[in-house]
Amino acid sequence: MKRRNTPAQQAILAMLKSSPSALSQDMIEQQLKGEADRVTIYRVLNRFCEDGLTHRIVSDDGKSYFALCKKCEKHHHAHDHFHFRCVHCQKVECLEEEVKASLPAGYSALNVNCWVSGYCAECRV
Amino acid sequence: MKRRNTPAQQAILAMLKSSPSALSQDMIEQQLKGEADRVTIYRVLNRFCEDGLTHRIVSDDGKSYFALCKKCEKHHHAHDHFHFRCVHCQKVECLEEEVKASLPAGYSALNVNCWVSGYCAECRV
DNA sequence: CTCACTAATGCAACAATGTTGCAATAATAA
DNA sequence: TTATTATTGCAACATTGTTGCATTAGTGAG
Repeated sequence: MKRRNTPAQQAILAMLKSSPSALSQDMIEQQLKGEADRVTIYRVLNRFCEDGLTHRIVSDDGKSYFALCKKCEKHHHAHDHFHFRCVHCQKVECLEEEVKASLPAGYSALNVNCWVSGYCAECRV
Repeated sequence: MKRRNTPAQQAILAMLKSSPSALSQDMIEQQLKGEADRVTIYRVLNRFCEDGLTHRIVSDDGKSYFALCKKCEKHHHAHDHFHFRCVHCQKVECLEEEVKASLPAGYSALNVNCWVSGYCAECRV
């Protein structure tokens, strides 16, 4: 199945590229201001994940965030780093530090999803 | 506000105490088989969290899981350990290992939510 | 450039998780 | 036994996300 280059995809990709933080569907919808349907945004984001362009991180606020991670573009989809969510400004960032968890014997890991939430430097009290 | 001791709360607390893994609302509802309403289960679980009896962990399957953690009963609510979810049998476990993430300067952490999903020893292929 | 093919879109409807308002019920203390 | 009010059950709602289907519009071939 060949991909086509549509305005919605271009816009969303551009947003992800220029954003310093990971974005959720509702953030993208807000910024697009009716340029694309809610469902289209979800479908575009899922397609980006399928194609390995972005990775999805599920936050403890119940939403999925999407990011083009630098590391993921080099290696094959290595998003085993920590993520930070500011409870005040809602910013979501990929942290540098790698997650290193040791599992009990016989267990195998498919996916890692690690979050720290709190106040970022700008929002701290 | 004084708490009252109701059958629903007793049943849910007993389930959590006897369960080796963390439980979600739907798991509890299934096991209770109509003994308590869906909403009641949510309210009981939230109350347990407010009272520091349980801690809530939000999984990357989009659901909240609740556990009475041994460590949490001693210290004040230390649930900064890794959690494991088996993608096959759905079991959710608290792992021993503590999460150690270093944040950028000026950041402060309120909450940590770390998941590894994959196959547990029983379900591994 | 035109056309055919079909990926991508928009809309409506749905599913799952979770919360809130409100009247009825039932723990608890007096 | 009774009064107080925490707790419950039901209905309704909110949010996040997906699916079906008809329509639109990229894209490559001629």
